[in-house]
Amino acid sequence: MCERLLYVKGEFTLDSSTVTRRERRAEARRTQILSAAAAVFSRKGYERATTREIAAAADLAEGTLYNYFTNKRDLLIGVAQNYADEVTQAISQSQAEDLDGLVAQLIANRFRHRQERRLFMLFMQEAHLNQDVYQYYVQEALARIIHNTEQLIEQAIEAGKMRPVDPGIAARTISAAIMGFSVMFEFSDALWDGLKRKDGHPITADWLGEQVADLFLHGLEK
Amino acid sequence: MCERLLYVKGEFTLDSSTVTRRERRAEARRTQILSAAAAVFSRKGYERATTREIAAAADLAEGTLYNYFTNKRDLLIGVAQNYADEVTQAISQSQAEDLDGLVAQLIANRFRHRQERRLFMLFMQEAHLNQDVYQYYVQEALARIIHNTEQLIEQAIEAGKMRPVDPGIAARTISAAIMGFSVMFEFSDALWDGLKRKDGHPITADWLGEQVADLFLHGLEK
Amino acid sequence: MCERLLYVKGEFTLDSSTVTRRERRAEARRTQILSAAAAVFSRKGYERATTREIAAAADLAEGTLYNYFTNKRDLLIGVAQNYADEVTQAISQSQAEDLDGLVAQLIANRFRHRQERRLFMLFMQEAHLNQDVYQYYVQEALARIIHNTEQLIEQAIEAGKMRPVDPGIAARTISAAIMGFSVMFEFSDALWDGLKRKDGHPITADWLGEQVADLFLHGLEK
Amino acid sequence: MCERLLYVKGEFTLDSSTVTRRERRAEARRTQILSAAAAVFSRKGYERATTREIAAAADLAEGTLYNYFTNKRDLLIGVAQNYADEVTQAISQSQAEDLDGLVAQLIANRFRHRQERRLFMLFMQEAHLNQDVYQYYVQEALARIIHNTEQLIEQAIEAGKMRPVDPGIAARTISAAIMGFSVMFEFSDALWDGLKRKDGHPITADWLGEQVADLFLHGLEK
DNA sequence: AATGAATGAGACTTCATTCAT
DNA sequence: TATGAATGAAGTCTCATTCAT
Repeated sequence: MCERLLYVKGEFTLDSSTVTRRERRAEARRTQILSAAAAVFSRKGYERATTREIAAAADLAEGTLYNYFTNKRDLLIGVAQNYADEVTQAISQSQAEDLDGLVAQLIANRFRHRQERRLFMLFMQEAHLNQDVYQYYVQEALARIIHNTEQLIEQAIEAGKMRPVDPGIAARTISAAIMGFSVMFEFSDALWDGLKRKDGHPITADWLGEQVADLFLHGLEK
Repeated sequence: MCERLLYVKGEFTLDSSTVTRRERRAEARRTQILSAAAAVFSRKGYERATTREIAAAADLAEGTLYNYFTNKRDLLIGVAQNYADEVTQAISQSQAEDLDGLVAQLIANRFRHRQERRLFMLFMQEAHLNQDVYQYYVQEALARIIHNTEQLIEQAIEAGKMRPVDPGIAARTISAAIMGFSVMFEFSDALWDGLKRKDGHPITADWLGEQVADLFLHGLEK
Repeated sequence: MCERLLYVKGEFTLDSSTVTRRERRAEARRTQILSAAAAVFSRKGYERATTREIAAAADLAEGTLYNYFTNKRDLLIGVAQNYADEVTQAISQSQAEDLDGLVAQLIANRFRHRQERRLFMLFMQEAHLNQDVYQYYVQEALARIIHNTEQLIEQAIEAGKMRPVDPGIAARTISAAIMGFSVMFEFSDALWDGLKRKDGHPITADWLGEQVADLFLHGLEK
Repeated sequence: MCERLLYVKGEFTLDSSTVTRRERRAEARRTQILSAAAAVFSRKGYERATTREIAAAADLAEGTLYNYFTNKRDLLIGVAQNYADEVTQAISQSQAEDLDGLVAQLIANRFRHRQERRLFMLFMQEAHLNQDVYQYYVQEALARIIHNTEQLIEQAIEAGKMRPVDPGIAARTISAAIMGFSVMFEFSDALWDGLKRKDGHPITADWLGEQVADLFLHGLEK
């Protein structure tokens, strides 16, 4: 196998990039497959999604999937893991200056895209039936989101910006509202039809965020 | 078909009351089947539920299901319809005296049972793929719940009990939170673990309802 | 379900033959399928036999096989069980008067048909990989054959017809020879080609039986 | 292909000895692969053995197998050929002085190792479906063993050591017993359990050989 | 109307073989 | 020549639906 012997910087060496190139290729394939799987799963749900369709979406033969994932369920786990990673990363990067910004950001940042919202619902369903999805998605991602929100609220209370509500309840209520909105957004036509602004302006995401943030900050009562 | 031929009062006759009895019988069968289907669907999801399992749960043969429903999907639609009816009925009966009671009731009354929560999630998933489920569940039930909540809030505002928030936004936010909680309850272990009461008492549903109602009424801000 | 109500011998009764007929039908199907499976397995071996081919041989749809057997392996077990039953039955019925007849019968009666010989080899192969085949075929059938032969030899020794050889060894040697012959018969062309009778007569099964019996009875040595 | 260009004694040259070395190398590879294939085939059978597993056992990549053998079946033929060669060689070297030794050697020398016994059964199965296996194994090896045994018996008869039995029958009966024993050995537990020595000593291969030889030499009859 | 055996389309998965590197 | 990722044909098995009883 002489191809691997390279004369680099004055000495012969075993070209490490050979290994790396293959590894990079494999990693690219995994990503390619998971991306296709995420798309099909979010569109069809787990059971209705077929490996044939996922393979087609990834522009690969069906058998190739099984060089990277042991079975269909493993694909779902992979998607869940990927997604949990993204969420975790997004959390660690988020920074909010003031209270309004904090709540608005919480409302706005989660489940922004249709695929994310669909996957959220998918994982919720599958978590019952799959230990790994439960672990990777619910425990790692959702629990982390809630915990993170809880800490932000605690800090706000300590800083005297919020009244001393129970941070656990508050964090869970806000998270629940976000999750619920993400479900509702999927059915915009029916569930948002009745909504109208008093000032007659069209409804925008920003206005929505403001309104909800206002509600959570100041409450309903006069 | 011997049921039609009755020996009554000394002569054979085509009993006209048979039709009515048969109709009642048929209605009872439908109910029996839908109840079984709801149980199995909520436990397994639509695709994983098998007609065999539903038939077994209904204590009937598989073939019998097809005397009352044209196919498996029709069963789901039936369950959605049934459920939408129940929700509608529940709404029309609900009455709340004061503001605290209103919010607490909203929080507490929806998705109280595991099966309801699961069916909610199921319908959400299936609504994408099924026009009928969308219509019967999302449009008829969910939209009605939101609309109803909106009206209650409007009345509270008019009565001067609430500050003049946008009732549409408020109703949807509360509904979203309820939906989100119903999802969260399914994953109690992981998502409720961190929660602790300051006074050290154990967490109860009532306390939770109070806390969330307080949050929605008075807001986060000091 | 009025069809089941029969007026028999002066009273109404739940027709028990309804159950029986169905059971008979089911038993017939099992037999039909096992017969087809035995034929295909003996021709192709376990792995090369396809459920499609077995179903075709049984003149049934592929799916129907699975109403009677849980999987392909279960079919093999069924065939092995069936075969073991036959062998056991055959043993319990066999009777031999004198020593020559005994040995000749042992030689002649086992593995007479091609399918039996093939199945014997098949079970031998599969017994390594399948606990059930091992149990049903090797333990129940083969061990029983050997044990039975051992007893016949013991009786012959006690009756003074045989010299006091070890009955266990003798029974196993004869059984081994029978097994070996059954394998050889499969390759008649190559392995029997060289064989010629001194008297020029053609080779027959009877002559063969006689010769082998003579060998086992009187030995090689002068 | 850098292997062909050699820098020898001051100049680049197409080394003519390379061909020989390459041939030796290729032969070594073939042996290495066949050895691995024999091991895997004997353990799993032909169909259940995978090229992946054979390649792993040979410490090579799957693709490499196809540089030396055209397909999986060709591997089986190679193993059969190899084995037939070994048998032929073993026969030509075997020498027995007296009658007891002859029979004992026949009994003892074939199928001594588990792998040999398994391969024997494998080839028997596959010979039906594969002309080449039939030719190489059955015709070349088995027929040769029988023929060789036949000759030895003929010599013994001519030398007056054996009574004038039919040598063809005798050779085939002994061979059949050996084959049968080789099958039985695979199922030692069930088929050897009942066996006990009168003198109470444990059962050994030597004692077994003696007993069987005695049986074949002196027969059963008193 | 009730039954449940029969059906066969279609799903997931394996694996011998090819081929670019 | 060696590699192993890619391929896709083919296998087993499930399950919604039909239909004779």
